[in-house]
Amino acid sequence: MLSIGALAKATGVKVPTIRYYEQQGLIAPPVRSEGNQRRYEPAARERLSFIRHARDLGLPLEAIRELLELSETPEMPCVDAHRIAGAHLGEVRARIARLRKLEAELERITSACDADTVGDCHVIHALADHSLCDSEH
Amino acid sequence: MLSIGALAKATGVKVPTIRYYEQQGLIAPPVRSEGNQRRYEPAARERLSFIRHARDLGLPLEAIRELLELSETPEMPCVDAHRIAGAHLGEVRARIARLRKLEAELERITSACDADTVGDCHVIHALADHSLCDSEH
DNA sequence: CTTGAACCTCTAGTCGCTAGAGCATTTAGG
DNA sequence: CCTAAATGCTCTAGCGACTAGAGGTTCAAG
Repeated sequence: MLSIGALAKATGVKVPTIRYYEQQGLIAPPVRSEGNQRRYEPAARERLSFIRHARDLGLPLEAIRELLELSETPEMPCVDAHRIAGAHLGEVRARIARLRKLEAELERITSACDADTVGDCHVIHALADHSLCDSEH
Repeated sequence: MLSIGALAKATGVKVPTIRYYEQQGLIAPPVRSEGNQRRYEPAARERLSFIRHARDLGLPLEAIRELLELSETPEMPCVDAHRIAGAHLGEVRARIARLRKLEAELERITSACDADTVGDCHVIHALADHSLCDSEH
């Protein structure tokens, strides 16, 4: 049986975050000690590691909740798990595409200024005037 | 003099967002009509467009606040503006780098599964077991 | 048995809005 | 001039995923 601190250390998830996950129903409320402190069975470590890893990959808690439910019934077909992961991959790609546009625009804006004062600064002007932009955003 | 709705239409910033910006001190409280409605001078359009554009580029409101303050004193040197934009560019690049790692990992995970059921599903297993990953994240 | 670290609950704050309730005002048509 | 619709007002709460802090209790080592 692990204390919440030991579980935190074992999984890399912070103590308040574990309590938050419990409150959100992602992990079951564990048994308590006589003094009302949480005591986790070793299996809790795996579930929490799963959550942590999925979070590291950027999955929202709602998607993780679905994946956890799926993983509890191993005989279910796993197309749903693929759908969730695939949808997330799509979102990640969309975010990358958008950020690359921003990167290009910021690069252009910041490199085009050789002024000394704010009055002539290209950065300030480019922000004030959208028509100076290369692409839509 | 523009109503808040007209200002919203002219800048593409939604009405509640304009009020929010006022509350946050990014735009000055405008004069009011007899019936207590906001009435904006044409100059407000430019300031709001500036904010909108900077937001589109992903700058946080705090950075925008600084840039707005800078732009009010045109004789100031503009190195600060460059610093702000440059820092943001750095953050954008960092986010891109991180997302690309996630993309690669998700790609690997989702393409490596040819199972039918959750019990054998590579997606589920890869999430449960970090050691199956290629890189750190 | 004492002490200090770890634990408990609860509330509020982060960011940048967005939604909704319950009213008041403005504006265009008749 | 009157009415109805559109627009405006303030205030509060909610989103996601935590994080911080207050104020108190329990545990484990020495």
